Amino acid sequence: MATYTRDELETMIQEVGLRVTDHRLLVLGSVARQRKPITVYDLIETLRKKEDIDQATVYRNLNSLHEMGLIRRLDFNHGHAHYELETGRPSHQIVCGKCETIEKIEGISIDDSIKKMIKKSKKFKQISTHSIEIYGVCKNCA
Amino acid sequence: MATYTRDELETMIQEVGLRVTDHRLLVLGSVARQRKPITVYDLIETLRKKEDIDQATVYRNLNSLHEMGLIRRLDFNHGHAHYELETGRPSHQIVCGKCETIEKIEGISIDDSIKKMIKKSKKFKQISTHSIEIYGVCKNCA
DNA sequence: TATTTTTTGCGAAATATTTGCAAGAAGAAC
DNA sequence: GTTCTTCTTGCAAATATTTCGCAAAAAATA
Repeated sequence: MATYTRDELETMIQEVGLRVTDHRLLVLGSVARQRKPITVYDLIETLRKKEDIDQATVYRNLNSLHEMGLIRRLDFNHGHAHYELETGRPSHQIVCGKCETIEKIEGISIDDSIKKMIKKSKKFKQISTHSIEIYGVCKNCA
Repeated sequence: MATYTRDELETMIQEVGLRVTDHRLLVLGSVARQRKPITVYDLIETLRKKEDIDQATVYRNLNSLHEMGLIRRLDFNHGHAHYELETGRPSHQIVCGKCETIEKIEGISIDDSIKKMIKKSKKFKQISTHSIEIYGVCKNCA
């Protein structure tokens, strides 16, 4: 989605109280750079082209970054997680139920409906941000 | 969600062109009976109290029933799938990002926004139904 | 620089799901 | 009902994804 300088990434990591390490910078920077949510598998592939980094390290960094709210985790029913930068803005995508096509849809807000849902909820008072996955069948598979 | 007679379940299965077997009836009936999406693990537990059924059989039936559109698969970022009956009506739930609490929210439509999103999409012409997972932190975890 | 805490690599383990294969059951045709 | 074909099942083993234990290395702090 966006490219950040090393300094900017460092600041992001410091602000949430995590230690700044080369590997953590790499993981965050790489997730931030994608236009679409990236799978852990692809992320590891991508990172390994440049750096020697263990898969456990990638998983651990994804978890810590997610826990501290810097990245967002999405599933899409594919049996493996996808990650994207947490922008604070909701994220909407349409997902093909047959192949693994994902399309990000921007510019349409459902914030009002979300507010209504939270009002209806008994277990949630508020949510920070939300993401929506709409499942369908893409043109190719149809 | 709802209880169906054996005959009704049989008809549902026949209409999508799958063979009617005791195990398939059990799986579909059990998924249909839940008020909330059920995990495969819980489903197997539940079924095994009454019947001798192999986990592979449960997985294969869930897959075939899902493929034929009788049940819906949901992930919630928990690392394992949940299933619910495919009603043709959209399904909305709020999910806690810390624990595994799920709350179904009924009665709020976002169909208009979904339509707008599909209009914006390049890869999808239409979708049959959709499900939305909103992530937040529940009162307990907050 | 010394100290404390976090992170990393490595291999192994845990979890979730799928698969190959032979035997058994369902549906269709006779 | 019998026969034939195709689908389904059980079982065990394989895959895929993610996590964990532990010792060594690096980051933040004093």
